[in-house]
Amino acid sequence: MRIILHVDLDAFFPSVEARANPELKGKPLVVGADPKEGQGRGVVSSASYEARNFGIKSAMPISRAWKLCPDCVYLRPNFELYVVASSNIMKILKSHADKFEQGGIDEAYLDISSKANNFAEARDLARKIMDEILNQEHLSCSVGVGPNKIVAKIASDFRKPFGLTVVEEKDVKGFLYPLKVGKLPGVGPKTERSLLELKIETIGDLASTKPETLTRLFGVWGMRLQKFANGVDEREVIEEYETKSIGRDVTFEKDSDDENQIFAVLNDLAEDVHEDVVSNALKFKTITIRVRYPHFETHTRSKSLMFPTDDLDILRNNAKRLIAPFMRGRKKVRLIGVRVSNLIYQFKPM
DNA sequence: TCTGGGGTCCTAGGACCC
DNA sequence: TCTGGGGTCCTAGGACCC
Repeated sequence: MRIILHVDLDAFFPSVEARANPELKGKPLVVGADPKEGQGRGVVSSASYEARNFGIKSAMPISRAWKLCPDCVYLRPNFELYVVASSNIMKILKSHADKFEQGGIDEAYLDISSKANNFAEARDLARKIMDEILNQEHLSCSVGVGPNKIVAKIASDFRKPFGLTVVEEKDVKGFLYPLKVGKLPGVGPKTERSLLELKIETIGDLASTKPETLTRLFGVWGMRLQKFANGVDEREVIEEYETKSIGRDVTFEKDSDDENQIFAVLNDLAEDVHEDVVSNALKFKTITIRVRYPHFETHTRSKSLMFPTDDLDILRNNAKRLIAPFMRGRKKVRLIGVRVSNLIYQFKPM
């Protein structure tokens, strides 16, 4: 039998900010784009629990956050700071796991099947890990324990902050079925809307929906979701990971139809991407550009080369060629981006 | 309300090869 | 003169996650 932990750091960005600057402790903190007195473009990355009391949430437009709480403390993200904190914590987590998988800057899965003989022992280990992170890093996390990744993940979100939720195999359905279907990872806003139209409101409803209905609507993804809804998830905790693509996007502060500006920004993006490619000893075969117009209509164009390369000029020239047709309409542009994929590792990644 | 920036995965049509 | 089946790659778009 497997025992999986999902560890999720609580309000990670604001918590790290408050740790670095004690004056901020206890204040409503919003990390994200510059609100610019309510005119700012961009979204909330993460809000402290004090700020959440005003209704502010991750991914909310920063302009809306400003309306909800003009007196909150607004901070630009400081990723260097978060990466250091994150890697210290990941080191702690790794030391307690048979297998360890980082699932983002602020979360990780641990397979602890050989470290705990049963869920009671798993609970003790989870508590120990929470205390260790609190004592050594002065940051709080929430932990979910379950027989697989999906149950552990949903459990870690069940009680926050500094919550510990253990769901044994026999309790999985009783735990999942009453939850709102949107709590299931993989059910985003669009899928949730489609499901609600079918009167599928809880995870239990999804579990008892006719498979044909789900296949018709969502294809193979529908079947995967239904397995998740039943608490079935065979995915392993995966130790090592290969990057599949590297890219950069920029949203203009003001929508632009200035060709010189757009090409200059495209060049900068290509250079940044190239730097990442080279420093990771990679080569790429496919180049993709992205254009977003003011009403969020988004297009991509890509080109695969005959051979992998790491040449900056090839990247720049192809990006320029791919984006050129979008410049002709004289329409304003909100965002442009460059991405490379089909990556070749010249050395095995560590 | 008006939507960042870093990614992953899936779909579907078409080209091409055997 | 009408045209299979399987596999893989390319391209564009879309949903989702943190």
